[in-house]
Amino acid sequence: MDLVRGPRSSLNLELSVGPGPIDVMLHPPPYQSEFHSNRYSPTNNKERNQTSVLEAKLTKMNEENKILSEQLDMYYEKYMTLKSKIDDRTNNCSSPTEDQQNEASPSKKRRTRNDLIIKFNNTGAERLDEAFQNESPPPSQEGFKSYLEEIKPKVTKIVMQTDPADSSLVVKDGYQWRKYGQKVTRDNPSPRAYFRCSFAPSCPVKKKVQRSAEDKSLIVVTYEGEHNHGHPSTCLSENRVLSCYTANSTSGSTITLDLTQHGLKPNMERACHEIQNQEFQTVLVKQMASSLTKDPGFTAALANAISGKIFENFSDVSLD
DNA sequence: CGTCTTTGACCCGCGC
DNA sequence: GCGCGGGTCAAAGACG
Repeated sequence: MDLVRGPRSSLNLELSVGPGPIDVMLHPPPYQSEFHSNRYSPTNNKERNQTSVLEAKLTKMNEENKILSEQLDMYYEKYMTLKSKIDDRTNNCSSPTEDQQNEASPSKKRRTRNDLIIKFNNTGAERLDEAFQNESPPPSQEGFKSYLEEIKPKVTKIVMQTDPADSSLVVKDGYQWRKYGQKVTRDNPSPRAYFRCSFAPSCPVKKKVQRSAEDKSLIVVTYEGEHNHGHPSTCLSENRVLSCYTANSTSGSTITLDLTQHGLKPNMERACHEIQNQEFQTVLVKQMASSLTKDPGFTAALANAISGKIFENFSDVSLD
């Protein structure tokens, strides 16, 4: 789960961030090794001056890169420290016994009740989170353990803004769904619709769609399981996603937290599950990429770094 | 005609 | 054991 940084050695772009040397980017300098080789011999003073200017810029960029790398290392260390603390806490608080592991089959009712919440953004999600938390009492330690043991399929809840006048429970998320049931539940006068993914016959994913009891303009979509096929459409949704919270995922590396331990604040719980949630990670990466690419300084620096890398590689090849 | 939606019946787990 | 409630099935109808 190295979201913050991937393998450090392979992802070192040596970026130069700051006032972008766009002229350098547009007219990339000769690769660095060439400055120190005998093969590079400027023929006049003008070229010599340009070379020294470029060399100075390169030196400055290298210094900036060094500073940024050190800062990155510092943040990475802090991240790893926090991560190890979370892992320690996880191992201490949630080590189910063999009997507990051999408990009876999962109860779907309890699974739904113990859904965890991830705050997706701040636009309206806060209110929903509060409503959802008030609805569900804080899970006891036993309840949370059994919750962790019981659930198998990935459960994701999404709240969408729709027209309250529109009574249909159709949510366009790009996948193809087949409705197989509808039921009026006790806690909500609005009917709950049950859908199965019909894009692939063997796809195990189901979804439940129901209007929020508190706000009719909101539709709560609960996805269970993971698609065993690609996304049939690049269109994610025509509706506005207000918030997203998810329950535990399938097998694999999971973070287990004892929510009854008071030392762990709800924000921390949320943060841990945010990190754990693969979909959230994808969205986060997209948002980061989007905000970074909007920054002209970053794009210039990135282009500069990439061009520098290309020339460096070219240098290595040509010297070989 | 094939696919999808509707809807009542049925199944199953849970609490009492 | 019984009732309740959520989830699923499947027949019938609608629709393109």
